[in-house]
Amino acid sequence: MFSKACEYGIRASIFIAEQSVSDNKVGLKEVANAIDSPEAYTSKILQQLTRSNIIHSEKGPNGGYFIHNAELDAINLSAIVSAIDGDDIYKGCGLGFNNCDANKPCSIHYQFVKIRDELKHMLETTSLLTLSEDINEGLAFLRR
Amino acid sequence: MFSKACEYGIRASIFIAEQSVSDNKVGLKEVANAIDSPEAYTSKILQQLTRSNIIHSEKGPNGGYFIHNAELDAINLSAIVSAIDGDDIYKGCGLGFNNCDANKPCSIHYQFVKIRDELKHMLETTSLLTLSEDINEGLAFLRR
DNA sequence: ATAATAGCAGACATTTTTGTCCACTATTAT
DNA sequence: ATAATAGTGGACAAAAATGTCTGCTATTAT
Repeated sequence: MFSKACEYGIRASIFIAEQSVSDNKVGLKEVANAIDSPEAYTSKILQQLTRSNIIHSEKGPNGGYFIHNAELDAINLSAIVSAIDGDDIYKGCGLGFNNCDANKPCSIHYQFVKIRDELKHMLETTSLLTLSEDINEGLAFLRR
Repeated sequence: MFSKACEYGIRASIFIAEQSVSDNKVGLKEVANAIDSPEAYTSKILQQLTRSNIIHSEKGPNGGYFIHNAELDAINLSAIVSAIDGDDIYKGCGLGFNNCDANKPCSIHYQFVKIRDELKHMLETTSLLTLSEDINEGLAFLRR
């Protein structure tokens, strides 16, 4: 469904969100350990999220990644997914055509669009705030 | 969503289904041309579908690929997808964990399972017969 | 029997995704 | 100022997905 990079990106964002609630900045090592991901690769993904202004970073000692508390409930999964995987998952054709639409639909167009729209809606209505609360309350987990 | 191989596999199956309705066997070249896919790669995918007993093949002159007419409405998309992509799309975790379930859910487990189940249901209830009818009636297309 | 057709199997090549390494810059504490 | 910390950027490496080629086997028509 999502690329590996995107999966790491979502996990990392949730962890950083959860830490940001208590105003903690977290370092790369800490993130990679918390979400069980390869450190150097995770670094690349955090850079993408930083450039997309979803998370923020500070260099130097006591530096690290964080999210502005005020933005926590405005950041939803769709922002993270499109920052990393682009919007193929919202716009793409189920059979891989790049010019499939209602005017000239592929064989599974309507069936597919329905699912895709539901996925889109889910991603757009699930915020980092909610997800980080689940983590805090022990209702969900970011590593195994 | 699906791999490229799977997209080709679905398109090819629909084309072969549509031709099988009029008892036509179709050769590799014909399939690749009909669905606008690389010939040699398509060959590999048709072999997978043949081994999975979804489509059938006959060698020699007048040979080619075909589907038994009686099976047409029993073959649904889910069989094709799992033959090529496996069942990750039905069972896999949205965040890539391989032991995520209701007992120890990842952060997006419930949201994700809902979408995944709808996708599964869609794939299980969409048959090659229906899809090939759409093609025959000019309601849908297999290439651009 | 032989030639032509058509799918099969395995090796190979290319591209994309995933993952690593290292030198560099910015920041902070001393 | 300097040393230690922490993110950045670019080059590189490994693995997986996509795509190609070539020779083989099975079938049919003549």
